[in-house]
Amino acid sequence: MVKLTPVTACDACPIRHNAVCADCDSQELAMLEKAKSYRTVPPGTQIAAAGQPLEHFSTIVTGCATLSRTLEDGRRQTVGLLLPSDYIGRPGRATSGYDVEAVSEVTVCRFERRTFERLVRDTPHIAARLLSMTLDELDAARDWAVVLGRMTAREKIATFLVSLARRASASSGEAGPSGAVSLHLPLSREAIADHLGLTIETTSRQITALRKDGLIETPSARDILIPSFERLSLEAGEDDDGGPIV
Amino acid sequence: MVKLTPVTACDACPIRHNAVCADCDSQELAMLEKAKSYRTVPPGTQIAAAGQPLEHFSTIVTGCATLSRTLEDGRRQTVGLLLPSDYIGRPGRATSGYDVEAVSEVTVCRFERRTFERLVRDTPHIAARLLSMTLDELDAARDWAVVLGRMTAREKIATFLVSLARRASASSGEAGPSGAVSLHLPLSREAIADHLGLTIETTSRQITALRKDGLIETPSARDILIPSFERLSLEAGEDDDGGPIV
DNA sequence: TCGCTCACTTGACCTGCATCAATGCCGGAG
DNA sequence: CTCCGGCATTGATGCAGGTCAAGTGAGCGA
Repeated sequence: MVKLTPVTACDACPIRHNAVCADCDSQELAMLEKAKSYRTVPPGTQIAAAGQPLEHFSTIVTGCATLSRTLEDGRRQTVGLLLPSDYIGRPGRATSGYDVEAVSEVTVCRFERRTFERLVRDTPHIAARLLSMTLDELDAARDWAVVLGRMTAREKIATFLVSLARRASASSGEAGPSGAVSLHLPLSREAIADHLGLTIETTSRQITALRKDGLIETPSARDILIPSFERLSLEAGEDDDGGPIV
Repeated sequence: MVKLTPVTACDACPIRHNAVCADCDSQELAMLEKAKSYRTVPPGTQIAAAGQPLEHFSTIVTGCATLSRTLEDGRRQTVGLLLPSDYIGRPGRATSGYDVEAVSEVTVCRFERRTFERLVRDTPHIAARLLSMTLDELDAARDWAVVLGRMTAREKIATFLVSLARRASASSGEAGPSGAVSLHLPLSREAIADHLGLTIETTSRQITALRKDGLIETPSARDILIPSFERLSLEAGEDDDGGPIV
């Protein structure tokens, strides 16, 4: 079930300049090389469970995972979408606060928890980068609260698509997206609904509505074409700074 | 409008062991003493505005403030409640991402931004504590997403009251609250509604409903008596770990 | 090729919360 | 004490999105 992944040199790593190791020099990188290991899991794998021990600190190298919590009556809320360079695990804590599930094939680069905690303590470049990434995550989580608390279903869907497009273009190093953008959805309708605080049905209906209004095209259920990124952004309630969400 | 506050020795500071300085030794504290200044503002003061420059890193010493964002059509969402020991400002960024408003008289202990960034860089105890606090804030923000995305109005109100009670008892060093608990609300109905993603009217109605069901008593609009903390927790959907929220 | 499964879509209906509109209440100024 | 203004409560009504239920269509194994 778990595929072994050949060890990759950090220099060749696709997230070399975005992950927690981004600011490391070659000497620090050598330490990481020794301690790291890769792991690849198929879609649907539960990587961590809320309240359960989590003995590794992992960084997503490729693929997509969700961070979620389920209430005992079955209501589920996804609180974060994990894409390449995002991390899983909380230094200083031995259990996971959330469920983490791979939604596509996911490869992570991971460290044994104690090892990583030592690295954070002894390597200022890592500690500083981790702080910076955590502050970004905090802003993203707070931005998402605005979406969940105050937006309509239509705005939620539009915001979700816009932010996915932003992240896709950011990870391929482009400037902000504009004009026509095409997008592959890593998430099922159900996972999107859980992320947006909606039901599957409402999610589906709003995607249909956006299509009928010409704001998106849907070559297949998992592929979205945005003819005008600017027009969709408006629908998302683009306001102040055009700041990133998700 | 802004009251000058006499400088307090860190040793006598009410948040000495909870704030970003918690892990500092006496030598580090001496550096902080030299760089810090206090400021006290009346209720209603805007401490920071989204998108505007924010040239200080501040820690709440006493009082309560809200962290919020307003959409251009007036919808507002409060994304965080700032209580003593919580910080305002983001190291490494010169503008505030959110509005910060004092909801009661607030006293902050603050540092000029560049000075604080230097302190973070050069003082591992501060950097580590800041990371730890930020990770806690991130968990709180994600927990709140579950409230906003998946809970009913009644559950939201109950959760809010329960988490306020938890924070009050935590700050006075007690174990978790139990039995009868009395609570002063720092927030108006409108501010509560903004925090919970509800309207004023729904907020008021649900508080009335909880009173009619005997789960709370309301000696005045701003004071809540919880006869049985356990019973209210159940109403809040207490599940897994009884983990803290807000 | 057939038919099964599973994800998605669509329809009909219902309900929880928003909206609109008074009314009540407390605290401060005169 | 009385008036006033802002906050809070309560009532009446509407609608966005949830719920329940029935298709639809693409992928896949037999």
